[in-house]
Amino acid sequence: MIPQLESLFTDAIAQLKTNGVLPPDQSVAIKFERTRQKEHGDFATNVALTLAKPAKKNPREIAQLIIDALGDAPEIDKIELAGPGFINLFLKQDARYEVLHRLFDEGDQFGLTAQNSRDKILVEFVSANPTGPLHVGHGRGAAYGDALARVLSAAGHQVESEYYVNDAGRQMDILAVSVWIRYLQSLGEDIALPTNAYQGAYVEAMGQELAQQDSSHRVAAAQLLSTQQGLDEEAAIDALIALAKQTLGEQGYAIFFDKALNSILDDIRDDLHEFGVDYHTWFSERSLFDQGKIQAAIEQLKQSGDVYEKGGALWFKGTAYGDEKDRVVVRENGQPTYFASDIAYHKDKIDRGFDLTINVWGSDHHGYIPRVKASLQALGLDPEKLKVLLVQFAVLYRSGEKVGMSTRSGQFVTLRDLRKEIGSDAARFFYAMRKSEQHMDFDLDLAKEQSNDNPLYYVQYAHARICRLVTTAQERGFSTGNLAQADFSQLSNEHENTLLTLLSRLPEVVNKAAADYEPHQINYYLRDVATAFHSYYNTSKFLQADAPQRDAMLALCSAVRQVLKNGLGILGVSAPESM
RNA sequence: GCGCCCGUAGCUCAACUGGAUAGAGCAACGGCCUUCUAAGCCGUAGGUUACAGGUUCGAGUCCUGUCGGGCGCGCCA
Repeated sequence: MIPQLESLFTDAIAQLKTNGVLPPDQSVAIKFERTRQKEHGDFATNVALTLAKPAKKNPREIAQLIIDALGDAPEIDKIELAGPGFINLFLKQDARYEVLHRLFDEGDQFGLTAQNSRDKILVEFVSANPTGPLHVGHGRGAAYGDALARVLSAAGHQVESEYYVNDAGRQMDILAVSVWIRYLQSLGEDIALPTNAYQGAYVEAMGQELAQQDSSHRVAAAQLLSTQQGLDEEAAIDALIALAKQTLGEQGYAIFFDKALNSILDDIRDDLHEFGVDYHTWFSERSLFDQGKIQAAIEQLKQSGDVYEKGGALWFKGTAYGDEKDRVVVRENGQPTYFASDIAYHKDKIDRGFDLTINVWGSDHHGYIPRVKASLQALGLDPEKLKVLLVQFAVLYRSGEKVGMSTRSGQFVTLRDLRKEIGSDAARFFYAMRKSEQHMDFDLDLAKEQSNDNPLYYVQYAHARICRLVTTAQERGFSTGNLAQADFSQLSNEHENTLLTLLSRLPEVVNKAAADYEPHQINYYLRDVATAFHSYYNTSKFLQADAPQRDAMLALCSAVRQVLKNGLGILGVSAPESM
């Protein structure tokens, strides 16, 4: 509908330019909006208001000139000039039924087949370190990232999703050593787990399991303690790591490291799968080392003169590309930094041919954006191909008190626990309902208590109600097989028109949600549809003797059901047939 | 100290990127089930959009400042 209106108005304005009424060199963006109130018609445009200044004319006068210049449009019933210069358009009643034809025609595809640029887009999200189970903070990133990927796909892009596995680096070594200590403990060694090691019960479980399988990696506690003397906490744990690597040997160490990595990664993969999140690719950081991609990237930066040596370390000249300071890429001890991996990783993403790579990051990483973009630029890649979307932290409250979320301390609520309590659907809907950059208070008690008041159930209930309605109709012997052929002109009351308008908006809502990277717009839209339906339901008697009337109403209901189903699908939430 | 994000009803959040009278859900109050799902509907009450200026036909939205909250400023990841 909107494209037709746009060309109609473009023609009219072109005509006014030719006639010298409007300045010919003035470019105008004609924007149509859905009206908030029905007295303002179905669509409105403020184009006359924006033209007022350059044309040096009264906006109402311009609006009238445009209206007079408009050609015929079969769908438009009337056009009104309103307020300071808005042009309001009222649809003919017949035009409202078009959406029903489309819905019956397109079914599950309605709203999901926008013809956009078909950009290849990679959405990377969660990417939590595999050092422990996902907690509720990761849940927000998961729900947002996955819904975003689905929305972009619904809007017509080619989308892939990816989890970046940080399987290299010190945190993983600390984890491996934590497992080793637990292993030694369960073999009877008298040694305490350092407070800065991973404390979670899952670490203990892994240590015990390995102890039962093979006790040959036992080392006397006294030997461990002797390496710790006089060192501060962080240095002590590094000494432990060195000791473990030395005494266990490469293969022995790998037993603990791989046990930790694989079981945690399996757990995360499982967890996300049950949450409705399945990735196209799990990208290993170690693979960048193994394939020499990190060295290659650093080499390229050397060639281009964007790195230099200082204090024995290798520095990237980020300041030349807008970063606030230069950053170390290779440490004095020869180890590449995490940033070095990230340079290679982001280069690799773009090399894989994506037009756009989206990173969903926790807001605490915002300071990291300039250096990654700077590195892309230094490598001769377009930094615009990287879009970082920040998700604010969800601050957890239980019994009115903040709940910590540190993985090392083991004090956190897991995503799995949350799902158990309120269900995946409710958790996803709740998370995705918030704009990502909005701070979010997550009250666990409330989430449990209110699980029945969760807006999700309101939407799902509308869907289930319609399913039941159709079933009941069949039980009473009414045919429901040919609703697409119903006489839609039976639908004309206020409730019905409201619903028809809402249904026709789905494709626009999907497009806009995708363009804004804001899946929450779908949540609010669905709630509006459900509200309109519940209201309609309460004032209507559907299963009546008058066949044309009955069929038309059932057709509308079934169209509503389709829209709810398609919309919930974009959010990764189920549309149950009964509740 | 510098940088990024945020501040909207008692609480949790929307508001079509500058549009017309700022809207929902919880919580509160009053109604609606002999009927196709009451996990629902209808109504009442609740606001100086943190504060002060500015930009213009028009500001919750843009610019400046102040106050308040979150996060960041490692040869950690």
